[in-house]
Amino acid sequence: MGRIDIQIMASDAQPTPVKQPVTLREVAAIAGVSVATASKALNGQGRMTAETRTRIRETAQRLGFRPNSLAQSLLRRRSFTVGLLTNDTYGRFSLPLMAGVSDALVDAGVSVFLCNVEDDPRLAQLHVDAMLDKRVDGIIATGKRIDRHLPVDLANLGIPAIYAFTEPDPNAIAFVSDDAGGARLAVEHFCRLGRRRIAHVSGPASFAVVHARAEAYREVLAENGLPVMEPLLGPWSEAWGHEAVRKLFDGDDGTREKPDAVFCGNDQIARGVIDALRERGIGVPDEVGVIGFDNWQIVAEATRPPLTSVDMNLAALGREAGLALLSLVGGEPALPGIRKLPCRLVVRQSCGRPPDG
Amino acid sequence: MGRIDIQIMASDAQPTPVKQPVTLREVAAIAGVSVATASKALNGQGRMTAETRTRIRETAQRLGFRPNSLAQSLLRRRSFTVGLLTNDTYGRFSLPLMAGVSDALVDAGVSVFLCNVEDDPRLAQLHVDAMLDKRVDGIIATGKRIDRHLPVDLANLGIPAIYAFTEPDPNAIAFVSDDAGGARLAVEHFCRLGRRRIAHVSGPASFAVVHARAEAYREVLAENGLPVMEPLLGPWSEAWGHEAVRKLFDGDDGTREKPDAVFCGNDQIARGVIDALRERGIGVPDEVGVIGFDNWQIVAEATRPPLTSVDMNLAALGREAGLALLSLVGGEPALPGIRKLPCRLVVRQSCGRPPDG
DNA sequence: TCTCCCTGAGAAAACCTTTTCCCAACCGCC
DNA sequence: GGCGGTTGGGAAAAGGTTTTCTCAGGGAGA
Repeated sequence: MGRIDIQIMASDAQPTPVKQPVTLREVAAIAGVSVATASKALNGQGRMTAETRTRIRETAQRLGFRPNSLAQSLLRRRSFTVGLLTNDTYGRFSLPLMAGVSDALVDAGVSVFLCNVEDDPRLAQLHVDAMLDKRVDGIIATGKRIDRHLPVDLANLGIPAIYAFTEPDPNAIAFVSDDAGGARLAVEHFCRLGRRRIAHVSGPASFAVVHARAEAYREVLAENGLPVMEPLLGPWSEAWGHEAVRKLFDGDDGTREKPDAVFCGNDQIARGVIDALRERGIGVPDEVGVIGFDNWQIVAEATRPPLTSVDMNLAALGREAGLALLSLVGGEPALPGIRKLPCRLVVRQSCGRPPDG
Repeated sequence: MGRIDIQIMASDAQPTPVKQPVTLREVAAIAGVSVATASKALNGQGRMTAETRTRIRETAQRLGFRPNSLAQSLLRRRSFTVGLLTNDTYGRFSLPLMAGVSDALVDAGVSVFLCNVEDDPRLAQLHVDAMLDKRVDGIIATGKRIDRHLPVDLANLGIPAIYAFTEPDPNAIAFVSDDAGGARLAVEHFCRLGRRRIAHVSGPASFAVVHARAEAYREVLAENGLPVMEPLLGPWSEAWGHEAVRKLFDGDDGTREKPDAVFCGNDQIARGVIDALRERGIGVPDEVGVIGFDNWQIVAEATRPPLTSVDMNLAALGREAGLALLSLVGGEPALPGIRKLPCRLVVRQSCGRPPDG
């Protein structure tokens, strides 16, 4: 794509001048001590009179001295930066996750490099090389699918790697959502509400989470002695929600019992299901309860009625991943393996109140 | 929030060992030359026999040598990193923008620090201080609103700053979308299609873009000799789209002419408008055309019919911001001011075909 | 008064790379 | 053989900080 036309409204002022940061050497010279003493004064190390220490500190303060992190990193062999790889350009999943990572690390003084690798191996390698050159302390890999690998190998980089919401290398540490647990939350909630015929409309069979959730769905129904209806699989779209309702509720024989609850694989499908039910004059939640997945707030709150949905706690997942990387970087040992974080059910109005409530 | 329960599935393998990167000194020693010669060999500088150069290069290759970017940065007084500040946790606007920034910079070897500052001045200052310590070459500020300032002052940091899709400091360089131009695209498109009574349903009056778009709407109608209907302002929600349709189409006197087109302030409102029209049996686009704003793909493609919408070209905006920062960092002068980037109309099926088509 | 120890602070090395300057050897030419 | 020029390569400083080692001076005890 070429450059695009730009309409400029120039102001008449000058841009900010670029000034050189003040160095420890200057602070030391002005305070009348050596750089060694100045360094120790500012870091609370070494021995010196209290007067000397405060004089140096005040000088540094007055000059606005900030230690050069590059020099410190060089010496300490630790850059206090990490790389965050993602292929989720759209960001519905990765942005909360990234925010969680950033939150967990900023207080430790660690900054996060954002690496958008798309699904392009060349781009991914470019970013990984840049991270290696910049001597990041570790790497977090994240993606838009829990069962797909990023297009790059992070196994033998010589620095710790953590996977979050993406397919890990073997022997790596990974954090993922507990999709089966999340599905259990939803279906058990329906059971508690007294729903007896609970359907499941989900995404494509090529997604691992679809099977994990469907399996949990079957288990919970079996545990509660309820009939299992074979899950309907299709695209992750509103349109599929509409079509699924057609399949479930427009049965031509008329004799088949209709569902009184639909557990959907994501919020878009749920949105389609709710709209399709309303168009048929079927009351939600009175006649049919609906629960979605992802708790995509802007969608869940726009459905009529607002959608109950399973939240994968992605920000918390990002935070855990950040903390785990931190401890790995700190040299603490950690067992490889996959950590599943629990989901939570966000109850709104599409699933109905308990019978006793 | 406390730590959450984690279900672990440990594997039995060992985590990857951490190995020290190889330095130029080691390469030089093994190749039997001095570090100076090794450096020059790898950078194509200096004079030496071709044999020496290739021997050094092969040694470096074999050892997997990667120059330490921290040391280079220290020397060059340039870190090849920039900070990207955002307060858009949700990311609908900032993620495409960030991807654009990253794209523009990665090829120049510049990496991007992601700083999620929420709307918290303390957090923002924390991140800015970290960026200063890490000696970023520049800062890009971005947000979720074009008319709100980030909770931190970037004016006298001593490094270049660029604003993208957020309110700039005076005398700064900023890139924003041309909202008036975008609105013109939409309304002029309706005019070309022969629509005569074009309504405008937009967001809250507290948003600057609402006024910019409404003004352009009025201008285009005036230029085309069409009646101006006072824009309806409300929240940025589907529900408001429904209510606006009620106001526009359920007029009690029955004599008032109904709109044959609705230009909406965002895609969620447009979605509400389309749904409400369908519920009234009003055909879209045959009887009423609808155009949205933001081109939020997942919403625009899920409306029935798919929504024509104004795209703000946020990825391109991010790319321009990245390139501008790069040239500023390179020392090239640039006039302060606000650069407006054109929007583009993404035509789907909600606005109708031209009369002759 | 001499020695020992402690205090306060500085010198210098280290981290890793780039770049400028310098030097030794060699060549050809007169 | 002396000389200027070229060629191949090295020494050292620079960038900013931390840390270890060293040292001068002073007080106290013998």
